[in-house]
Amino acid sequence: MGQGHKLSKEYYCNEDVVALAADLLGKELFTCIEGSLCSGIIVETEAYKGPEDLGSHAYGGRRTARNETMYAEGGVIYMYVCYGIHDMLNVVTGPEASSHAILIRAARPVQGLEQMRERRMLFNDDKRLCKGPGSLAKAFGLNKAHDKLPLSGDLVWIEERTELVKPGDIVRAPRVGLNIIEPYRSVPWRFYLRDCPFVSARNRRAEQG
DNA sequence: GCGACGATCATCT
DNA sequence: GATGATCGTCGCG
Repeated sequence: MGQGHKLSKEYYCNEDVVALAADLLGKELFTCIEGSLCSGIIVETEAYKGPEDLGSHAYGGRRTARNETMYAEGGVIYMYVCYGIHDMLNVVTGPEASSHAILIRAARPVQGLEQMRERRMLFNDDKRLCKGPGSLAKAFGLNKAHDKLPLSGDLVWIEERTELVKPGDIVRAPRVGLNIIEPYRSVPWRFYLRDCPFVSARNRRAEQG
């Protein structure tokens, strides 16, 4: 299994979802689904900041059957279906009812490459296995049925790593694919590792160091 | 490498 | 009935 240890409950309960989104870079995501262990280093995330964020499903305190999990205490995953086709993996953060979440957009595969290739039906380009949120969830075997699973369990979790990500390695940029008005269209709440070939490049807009 | 486009359906109005 | 936190494919050059 992993050599590190799982991130703690307290880690996920941090109220600063934007800082957490940056901090998740370099951590190792694991799933053990249908008996096969897969893992990868998180290289791209986006923060969705509670009721104030026009880009969030929880904007304005909106609470429906779909997004109910966003209101849970930090440390569970929020899964939903996008465009009727793709499942998205989010990490719920903050205290109960704060409705913060972090979309995990890309990872560098580490363990379970064969299983990932099989799930993605992609056998000749490992850089693309977990590139983009829909691809990542599929490679890790996650779908809407896994909504609300705790990150303290044995099906999906995230581990600390000893290697540090230096602040200079992190790029801040506007989030991808949001058809919303300013200022939340351009607020730089997407984070990814500079020059990393596993990061999704689609819809890239103006970037900051 | 990049832009355009269509697929496809849970969810909400 | 309209929408969308996307992706793979195609054409281009």
